[in-house]
Amino acid sequence: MTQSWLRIGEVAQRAGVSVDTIRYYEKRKLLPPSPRSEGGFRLFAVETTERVRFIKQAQEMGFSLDEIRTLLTGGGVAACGQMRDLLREKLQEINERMKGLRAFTRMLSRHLRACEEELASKGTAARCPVVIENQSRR
Amino acid sequence: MTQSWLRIGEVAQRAGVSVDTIRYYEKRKLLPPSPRSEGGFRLFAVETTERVRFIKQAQEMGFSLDEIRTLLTGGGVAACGQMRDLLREKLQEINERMKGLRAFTRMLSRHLRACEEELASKGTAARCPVVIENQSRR
DNA sequence: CTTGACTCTGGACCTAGCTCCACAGTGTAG
DNA sequence: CTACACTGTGGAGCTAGGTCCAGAGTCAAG
Repeated sequence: MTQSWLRIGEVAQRAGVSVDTIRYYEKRKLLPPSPRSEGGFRLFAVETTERVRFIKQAQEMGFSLDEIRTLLTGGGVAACGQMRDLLREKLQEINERMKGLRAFTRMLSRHLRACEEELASKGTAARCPVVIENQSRR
Repeated sequence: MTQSWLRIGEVAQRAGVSVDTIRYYEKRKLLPPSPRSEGGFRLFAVETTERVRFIKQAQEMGFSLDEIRTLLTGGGVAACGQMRDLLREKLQEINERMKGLRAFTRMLSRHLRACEEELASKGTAARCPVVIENQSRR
């Protein structure tokens, strides 16, 4: 079982974050306290990279670090029932968010069409219907 | 043309934000400087409420206040072409985000099923497969 | 053994987006 | 006219999520 460890800089680079971020995640308990080398350097398993990426992805999806920690650790209580409830809740949230995004997309698309029509009919630097619609309702 | 103005508290309440937030938005140029009463109170048109709600909605969709200002004002240059490019870019972004959310949903759903199976087979407080999968990769 | 690149800790600092506060003036109901 | 809620300004403070130091130790190459 040849376990080859990575040092913090290596993990950071592979995951595309800074070493400070890794240390910060450890402090925030998103990463378990790592074993250390003789000299006190943190040692990470290669899979840590994946975990950091997961965190980043979840973050982009709009989860806070606290929520992500809960996802990762089951809130300190590894009871399956709890985790199930949490997951259901999160899935529900994502659904809402997607609905919102779709509606928003429709609105922006309408604006976009208006823009394009304006440009097609009048040339190049015409009054912008988006701005007018949003800005000048007095 | 009976224009009836609202004072800041009224707008805040209708839009579901605090008065501080309204003043903050004004400072950040998300709202135009409002006319004032004799005594110096800000006066808002009723439509301001809508605008504030738009801001909040856009924010939930993940836009920063700076981006929202750009959406609302055309970046200071009300040229239609610019606005069009901006909208296209934003729509693109939203699309990416939705893709991400869908993938994330699939992953969480897998976890959820694992949870449910565990519960079904073993009763109530079993080892949680989610936690195990995420936490104990050494 | 000496470099030079990494890493350690603790703490200060940063941006976004508010939120709170003190102190002073405004507006309106009774 | 008096109360009392509301609003004004300027500025400090707060949370999230990092980022950046200084000063000291570690480690691999030559």
